Amino acid sequence: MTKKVRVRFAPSPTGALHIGGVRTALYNYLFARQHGGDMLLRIEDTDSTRFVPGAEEYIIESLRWLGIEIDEGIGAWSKAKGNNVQETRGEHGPYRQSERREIYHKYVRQLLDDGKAYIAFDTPEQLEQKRQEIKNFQYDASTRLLMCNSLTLSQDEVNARISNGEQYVVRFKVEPDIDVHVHDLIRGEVVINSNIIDDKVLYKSADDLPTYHLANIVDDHLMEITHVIRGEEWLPSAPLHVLLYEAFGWADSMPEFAHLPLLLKPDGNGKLSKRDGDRLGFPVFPLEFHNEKDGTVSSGYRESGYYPEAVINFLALLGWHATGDKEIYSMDELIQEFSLDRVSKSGAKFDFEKGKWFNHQYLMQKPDAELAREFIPVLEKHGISSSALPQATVEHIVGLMKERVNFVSELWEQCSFFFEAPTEYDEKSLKKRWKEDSPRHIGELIQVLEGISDDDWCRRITLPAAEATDQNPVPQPTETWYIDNVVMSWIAEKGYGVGLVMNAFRICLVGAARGPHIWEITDVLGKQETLRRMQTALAKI
RNA sequence: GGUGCUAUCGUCUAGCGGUUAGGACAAAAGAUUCUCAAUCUUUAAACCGGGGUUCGAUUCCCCGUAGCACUACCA
Repeated sequence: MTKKVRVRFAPSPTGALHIGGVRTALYNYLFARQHGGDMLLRIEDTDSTRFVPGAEEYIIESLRWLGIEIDEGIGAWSKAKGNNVQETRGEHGPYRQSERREIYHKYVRQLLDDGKAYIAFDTPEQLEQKRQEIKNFQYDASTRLLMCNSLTLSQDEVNARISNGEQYVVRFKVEPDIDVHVHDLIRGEVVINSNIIDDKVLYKSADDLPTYHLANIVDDHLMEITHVIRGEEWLPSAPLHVLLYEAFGWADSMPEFAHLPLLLKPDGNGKLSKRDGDRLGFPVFPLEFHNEKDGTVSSGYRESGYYPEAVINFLALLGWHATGDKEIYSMDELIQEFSLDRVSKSGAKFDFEKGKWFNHQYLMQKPDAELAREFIPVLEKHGISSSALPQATVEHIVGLMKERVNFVSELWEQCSFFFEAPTEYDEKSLKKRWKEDSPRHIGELIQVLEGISDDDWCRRITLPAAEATDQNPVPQPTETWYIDNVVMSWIAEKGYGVGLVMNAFRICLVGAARGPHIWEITDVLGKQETLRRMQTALAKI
């Protein structure tokens, strides 16, 4: 029987959760769900100096917003249970490494007793000096006997120093010249010689905490993690981790590794960083984050108007792709189709343009009622009272406009004219569309429109099919507005240019040459407002 | 410097020895429309270089080059 799949997302609470970290969490989640396994969240806070207040809560809130469920560990929750209460769940706790000191003590002791690790007293200054003295200095089998540690000091001396309160670290004793094989689910077999691995610090007495390497291996083992899916930056230390599993005697239950390609800067070179977002004007964090430690504010996808489904979809495809041409995936579809062996090996430049397109796709799928609910606060911000405005009207307007925006927030600039009469007229549009005859046309059109009764204003009619022609052998009856029929007949009768009149008309109502179909606009504005805007335009232009 | 990973249109990618090298984003053009957008159609756009292996390499191997990562008492 194969073991139940268990994966973990193990971020450090050192700031906002980077979008690359979000993708790592997503891939872990997809993998876990697909295999009916567990997704754990563990907080790796072994560096007390880098702790940022609020970061843990931020991570939890981000995952929840994105719909990445946590089965076990910190902030466990699930969509099905509607569980929005922050809680820690599971039998393998605590899930915060800073709370697992006692556990790590035991395993550090074990390594020491087995002669697989040793105590070192070299101060950071001394190490720095060695690095100056010896080119390419590395604390390893070739140098450890030159250093100040339990290999070179007598047992009594070591004990004396420790009881004197001298600070020390525990280093892993890496055996020289062994080819270490790491099996990676994405990259295949990676072989690294142990000579290039240094005697890593596993534990520091200064804060009584292990380093990442020790804590990670111990926790993954104790928490019965079967698959370690993490960023490529960990690949170079994977051999060290293999050696640690072996040193502990856990080689048989060692998890599988999968090292994900990195997210790169959209332009230039290098890893995507926080500053790139500021520089290029797109978020690199899921949620807005106020860093209490350095006082910075980072923008988030949520606050920028992205839908979590769009972010998930976009991120999933940045480094993974199924065989076909499908682009739009729901979370459930991703769970179905995701596979680690289809994760690409090379880093992906983070091109946020496509992210906008994804958001556009999801926005268009949303029901009008939902978009209207999102839009109403925006309207209120612009001083449009929602109480004065029927919900149905907002829904109708949103329905007309949604295919032309990427974000709900863009709706206002696209359709403010529905709610407010234009106060100024777009210069470009005037130049192109407002001609010498326009005032006269509008003046006449006012009279034509005044002749239409309130009842007829919004009425739709069906025009009988036209005569069959070669181009159109089977003409269909067309549905149109009554008002359209009246105005078109008038234009035809007068022999005016349709475009000339209609564009001038549009400028009166919208203030520019854009927007949905003109009769949709008159329909919403109503007769009174339409005529009023025409009069205003005649006076102002 | 050392070690490792990687390499297809501008970007994300499909391809797993024989293809007109496919799709999407972005770009351009056209159709449509009263305008703008959407939509539809079309166009332009790529196998890093050199050696092998092979009847045949984008694909497999080696070298080079480039990019990236790691090289802390950070993760």
